[in-house]
Amino acid sequence: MQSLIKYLNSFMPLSKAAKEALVGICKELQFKKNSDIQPIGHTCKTIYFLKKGLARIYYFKNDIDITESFSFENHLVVRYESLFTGRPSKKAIQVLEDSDLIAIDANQLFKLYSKFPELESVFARVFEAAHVETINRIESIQFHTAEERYKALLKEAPDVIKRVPLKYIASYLGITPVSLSRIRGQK
Amino acid sequence: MQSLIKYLNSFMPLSKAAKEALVGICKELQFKKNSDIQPIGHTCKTIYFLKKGLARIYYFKNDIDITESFSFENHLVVRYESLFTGRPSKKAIQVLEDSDLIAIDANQLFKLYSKFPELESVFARVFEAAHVETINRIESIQFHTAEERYKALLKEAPDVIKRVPLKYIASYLGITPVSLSRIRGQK
DNA sequence: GTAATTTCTTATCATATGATAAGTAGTTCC
DNA sequence: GGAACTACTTATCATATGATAAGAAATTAC
Repeated sequence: MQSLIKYLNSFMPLSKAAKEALVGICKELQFKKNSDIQPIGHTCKTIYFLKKGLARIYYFKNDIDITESFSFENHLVVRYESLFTGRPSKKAIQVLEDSDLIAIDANQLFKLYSKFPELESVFARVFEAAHVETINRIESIQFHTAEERYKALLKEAPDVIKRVPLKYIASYLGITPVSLSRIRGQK
Repeated sequence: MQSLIKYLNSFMPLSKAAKEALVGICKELQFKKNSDIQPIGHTCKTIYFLKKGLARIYYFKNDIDITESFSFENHLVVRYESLFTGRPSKKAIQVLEDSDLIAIDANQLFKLYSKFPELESVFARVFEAAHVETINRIESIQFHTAEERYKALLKEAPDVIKRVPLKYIASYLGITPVSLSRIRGQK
């Protein structure tokens, strides 16, 4: 649990009472490599924190598996578009390695907000940071070639290449696995 | 001011006291067509609400003018990536028609949060909705052709085509003006 | 109202990526 | 440890978009 608290503290220091209330609504979970921790069609009511391991959010577009995002240790995994709208998600969360997660029940969290406004504040900060990342991703997708995006990913998260099958990286970059192979091949 | 209140109320009803506090930190402004209301390099400390008119957020990439987004009447115009990080924005806000805006001073707003948690809540909802839009935009950019994106835009916001120069629409769609012309031309 | 400027279109050629297919390498399963 | 499966690479061909250029249309300025 300490890793989650540390993560939140980096956004905003929390009172002991708030931390304890939060811990009270968290559960620790383990998942085996390649298993879905939330299926497609399920409404997102859980905020996951990845203690150990590696996860991705994915969906199917015309029967093609598309990776929307990767999440690494000590980061959240959330399908925001479902959590914020209350609608079923078209996306699933899958772990790509044996992983340890902390699950925060979102409804219980939102109920704590009135008693602990600092919890609302800290999660607002966390979500804002995710929003900024999403905005930056648009620029990257729209105005860089696939090759530039691949190289940027290598730089930002060199781990990805070692730990994630290339086919998932390809769809994350918005290209086919064949095209990614070609980019890697030339050099 | 009524239009802003109405907008916020659609996310969450607000107490009279909160509304009054909010109105106290707002200013009404007019801008002439094509003028920048916030320049590139300025840190975003203002949340704008577009009462009348039309605006875009844009920046330069290798000397090319890129439109990041359009905003229409009764919606916010915010450079979130600057507001949330406190860093200077590489983007500017420009009105594309004579426009009336309401400017909310962000620092004053954030200070009101402790006295009026409902203001923090309602703006959290507003920002979440913007976040969801951004997530959906990624899917649109990454997995639809320029032609599909253009048609989707026509459907979503038929006004755009009438009110916005095509060159701005082209960069918003992630293509050159020449390419947009071609798409419009074929049919 | 004409000239100057800006915006949009059309054409040509170059190039990056997609689709398909076939082969190689690596992994998993019994 | 061999068979079956999955992941990755390489090759060929088709296509959408970019770059450049030139002209038409629309807008703005005087």
